[in-house]
Amino acid sequence: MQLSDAEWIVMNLIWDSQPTEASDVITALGSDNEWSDATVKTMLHRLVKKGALTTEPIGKKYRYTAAVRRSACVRKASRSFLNRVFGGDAAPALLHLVKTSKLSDDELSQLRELLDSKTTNKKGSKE
Amino acid sequence: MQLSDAEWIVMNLIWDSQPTEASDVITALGSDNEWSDATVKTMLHRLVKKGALTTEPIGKKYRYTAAVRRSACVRKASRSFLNRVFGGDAAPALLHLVKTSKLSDDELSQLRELLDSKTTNKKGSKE
DNA sequence: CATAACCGTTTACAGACGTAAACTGTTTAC
DNA sequence: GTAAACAGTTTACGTCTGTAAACGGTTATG
Repeated sequence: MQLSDAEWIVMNLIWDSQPTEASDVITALGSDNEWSDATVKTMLHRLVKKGALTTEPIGKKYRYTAAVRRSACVRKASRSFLNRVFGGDAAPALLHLVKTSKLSDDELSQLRELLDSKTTNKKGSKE
Repeated sequence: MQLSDAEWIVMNLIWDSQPTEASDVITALGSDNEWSDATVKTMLHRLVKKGALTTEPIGKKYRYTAAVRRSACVRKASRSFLNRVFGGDAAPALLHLVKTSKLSDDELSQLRELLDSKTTNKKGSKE
């Protein structure tokens, strides 16, 4: 599932509060975004058509639910980003991101832990 | 400077071996990519038009040189990626990338160092 | 010199995107 | 019940993308 910029905005919103009705999405995006109702409707429609959302009829209206998992889209987008910008090489990307990001101490230690957990498993194992 | 997928491919190549002539780019991309000559020419032309490349006439031919720094494009693309996928929040992005990437011990320790350098400087600095 | 090969420029074209109006059927409010 | 409000569907349209052919000038070659 390849999402465009605008589609990510919509999907992020829906992932955060599923299931949603169009009106909710419209108000949420309208204030954030200055999109007209029509624009939001188009987005929703396209997302349904492309299989990123499903609709469930609730009486006359519909309820929108994500049909793709966010994690899958994130994975896909990340891979695409890495390939595009860093030739698929994660390490330089990470170095770059870490360098250019503000990170709280808490986040830093979380990251450190994660790194440790990735490293330590090399000591005892022999592949 | 906003580069498309295909444009990144071309630009990466040029950044790696500047200045370059069209023929070099064509052969390099042709074998990698199955792009026809015409396609590569179009890309080059568009990149010149959009200001990402400059051409310098060498006799009858041209030599292409990047007019934008790779680092700037990387920064821009990274920001865009972060916004799109992680709502601009770097930490989750980093956690995700670290989790899903294979990293050598060497890379891991590089990262760890970087994290350390970011943490320690919080104590004295007032930003 | 005529022709082929090469290189840069123009033109082409379908599909994706951002943006949104118009249309249609339904619900609600007067 | 008639008009206004709402929800979903169709249609629109300019730009960007990927992909490439066609065109025109230059150089090399027979």
